[in-house]
Amino acid sequence: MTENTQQPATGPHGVPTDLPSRYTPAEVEGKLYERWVERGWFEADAKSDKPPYTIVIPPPNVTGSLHLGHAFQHTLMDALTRRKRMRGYEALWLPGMDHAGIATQNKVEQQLAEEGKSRHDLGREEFVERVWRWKEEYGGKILGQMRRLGDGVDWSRERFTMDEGLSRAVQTIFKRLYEDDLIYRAERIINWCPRCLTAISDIEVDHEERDGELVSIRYGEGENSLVVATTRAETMLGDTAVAVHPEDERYRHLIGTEVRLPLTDRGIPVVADEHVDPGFGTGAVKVTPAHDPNDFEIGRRHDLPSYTIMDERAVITVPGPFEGLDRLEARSAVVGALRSQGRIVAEKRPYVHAVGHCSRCATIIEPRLSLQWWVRVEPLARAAGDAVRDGRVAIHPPEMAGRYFQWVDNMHDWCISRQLWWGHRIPVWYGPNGEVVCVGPEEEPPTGEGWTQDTDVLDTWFSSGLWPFSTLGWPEETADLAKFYPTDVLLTGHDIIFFWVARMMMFGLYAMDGTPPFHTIALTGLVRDERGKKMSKSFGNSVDPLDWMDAYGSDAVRFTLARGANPGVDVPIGEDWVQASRNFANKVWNATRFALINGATVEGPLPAAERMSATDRWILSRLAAVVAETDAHYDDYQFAKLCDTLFHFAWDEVFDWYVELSKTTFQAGGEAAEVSRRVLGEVLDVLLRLLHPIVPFVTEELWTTLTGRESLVVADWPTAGGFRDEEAERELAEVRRLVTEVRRFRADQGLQPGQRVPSRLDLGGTGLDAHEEAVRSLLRLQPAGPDFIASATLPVGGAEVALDLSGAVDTEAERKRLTKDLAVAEKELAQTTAKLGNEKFLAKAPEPVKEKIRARREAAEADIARLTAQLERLAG
RNA sequence: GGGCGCAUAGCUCAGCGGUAGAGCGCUUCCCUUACAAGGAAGAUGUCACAGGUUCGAUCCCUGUUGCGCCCACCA
Repeated sequence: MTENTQQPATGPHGVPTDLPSRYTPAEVEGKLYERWVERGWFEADAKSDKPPYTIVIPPPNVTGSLHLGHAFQHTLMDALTRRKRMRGYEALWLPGMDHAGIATQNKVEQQLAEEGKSRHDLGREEFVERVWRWKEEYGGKILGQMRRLGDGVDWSRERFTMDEGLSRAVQTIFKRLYEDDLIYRAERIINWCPRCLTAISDIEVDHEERDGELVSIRYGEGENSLVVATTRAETMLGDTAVAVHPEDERYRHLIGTEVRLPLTDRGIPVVADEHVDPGFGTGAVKVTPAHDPNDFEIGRRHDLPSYTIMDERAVITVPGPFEGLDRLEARSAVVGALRSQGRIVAEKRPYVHAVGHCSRCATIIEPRLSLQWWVRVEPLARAAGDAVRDGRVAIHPPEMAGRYFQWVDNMHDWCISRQLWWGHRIPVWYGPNGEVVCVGPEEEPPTGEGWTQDTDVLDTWFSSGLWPFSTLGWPEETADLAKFYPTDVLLTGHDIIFFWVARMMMFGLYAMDGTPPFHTIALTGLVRDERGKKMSKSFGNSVDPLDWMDAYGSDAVRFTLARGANPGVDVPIGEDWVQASRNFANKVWNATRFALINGATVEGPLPAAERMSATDRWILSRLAAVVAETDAHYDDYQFAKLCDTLFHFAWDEVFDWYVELSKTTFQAGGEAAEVSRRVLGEVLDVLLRLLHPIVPFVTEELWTTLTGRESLVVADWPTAGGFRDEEAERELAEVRRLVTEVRRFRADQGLQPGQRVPSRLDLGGTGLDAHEEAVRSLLRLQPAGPDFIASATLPVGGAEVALDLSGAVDTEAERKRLTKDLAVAEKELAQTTAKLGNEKFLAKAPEPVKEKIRARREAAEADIARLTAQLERLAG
């Protein structure tokens, strides 16, 4: 409470209206959120008759806490579901978290490392136990952050990807895919991380341009020699061939012969393969089938043997001088040895080429021959692509669809097995005689001597891909699944289109008989700092949303994020932005406070149009337009625009003009005041409803006070198409113009804004007589006394304002202003006249455009006449 | 090597065929009885460059330059 609090103590409903003059988020947010949850308003009812509206949350990783990017997406999803709930939908926003296999395991391993231990010291079971404890701790933090943000999620349906139910879903679909021959086990070259000690999929590899060294090595002797180039010289220890193009004249004589592999005593064949580009390098390629995906394919085509030359940690295992060396040490050692034998014919360094790194730990990937489980992607990805192509699923913004197609149309088979402990264990058992049995969730695994379960776990994205239906109870035919699948909108960052979105599409279409998991994919940008830089912990510019929520309130953070949300575009955000939003919340607070003090009400029907002033009709007309605009922006996922619309309507029109104009009315009292009280109540009622999905806390607090009703969460969304009155809109535009022009004159004359000035106000011919009191009040114009002497007279439209400035007219300032305005008007006249004199323009321009130009010319002519007259008066 | 996007006020971004917009910042004045987290007034842009289409281009087309981003098994 502050001392400038106003009476009366109670408003129209006996509700206290002595709101403090500042909005203090901390005093209302926690209390309101708890109430919303207690009342169960976020809990969806699968048995409801209402149409469903479903969004599943992109489950955050349990590895940490929510960052601004999460807060951003959560705000948008919350706004969508809150609005739909208000519109009468059975709205479900389903929360949960992802176990994030490799990421979480790495975190816990780091923790162990600080204790000087490794996971192997604990053993698998104890280690997994430890990860669960980690999940409890960090998961709890995330849930707390979501509550602070005001996320209206259905906590009764909270899910975790390692829940029993979700694990059953994983097993079920694994078995189904296996039986459909869409999951298979095969030995292939995979991306191996020598630090994480697991295979990873193609998208988990980041390619970075790095400086390397390209060395050219002579294989074989004399006439029978050729030169190959490589950046990974150590792999030559595993070479089993040299390949050349079959048409390449230079090497035709060598095809089918053997060359001696340096540093070893092996002879390797020269094979002909179409894959080799004769124009690149020397046109001859060394072939290492066990350590390079291309070479593996060549090896397959030519039935070449594969020699694995490194262990899991990328240490050379080939007996000899290089044994025991790390791959990078081996690289220079091999090059050194070759050089001393005179076999290096050329070296190029630095040689810039793309090197794959583990996206989790940045270690350089080592391609490695390995037996893994795979998803046969082609049929699934084709279906996923078709669903978007034929319009069953829309991508917002549409430009992003290109990226989606680029991926689903070119996807390679997906390596899904991981040599980790944290995750869904592969439901396959191996028998003593090489039997392989895939075990479904309701089945008993085979028992008996020699049977063992596969020790690997599944890629974490395997279970996330099931999220839209596994969370609703699939494979059981639950009421939730029937009611809430398919979901409506999938809202997420464009950075996980491949990781997650495409996988959900593939699995959703497959598991749910061709029904895509959502009809709209709304892609957001990434949150960046105020200078457009990526936020990252290592860069020191990342922000904990809690800090800003503490300082400015959740609504301020939410409004800032939503206001920056242009579809698919990155969102820069700085603390200044949040302050501005905080100021907006405070402004809304104080406007409502003003309304309460003046007895604004929402009771009873709106007064008939005849009883309302033009000012009342104007604001209601604008309100109706804003409702329609807001709906349109929501339907198009244009959050930035809808925030902007509401911000400017509220501040520029309602607060700066309607409220200011109504002060005179309230002061005068009587029926007009009675009518305006109802209108002001209506405007705020609707405005608060419109703002609620974005800024739920402050609007809830104000609306319940204003209306005496229970909650905005379950209130109705305003319906568009109400009151429109263009005549009133024009009239008020005139009033605003009049006031603004006189204010400008006052400011030019150096008058203080509050200074009262004796004046004569002649509104004759403007039709604005009804606004005289309001205009006088806004302009601080005192009625002219008997000794009134006009020291300045200015015409505005059809009105004339004469002011007594006690003789102290600054004619120089006035002359400057008028001259400048005159120049502008003359330029305008010249432009429009030129246009209207252009025959081609007259012939081709559409009528509304011509009409506009004519109007502009008329306005310019009028301005010139007026300004010229004023200047003359000034001179004379 | 492919694909995509962006260049608009000091900063971050909207606009996208008919007089250049917002927020923040900036200047001047004001604690006017909702709000100084506020009010009033104001300044600021060859809309990257060069061509083209058009009666008219910041907006469409082509090219140039400069930045991003995504994808990629060319040794």
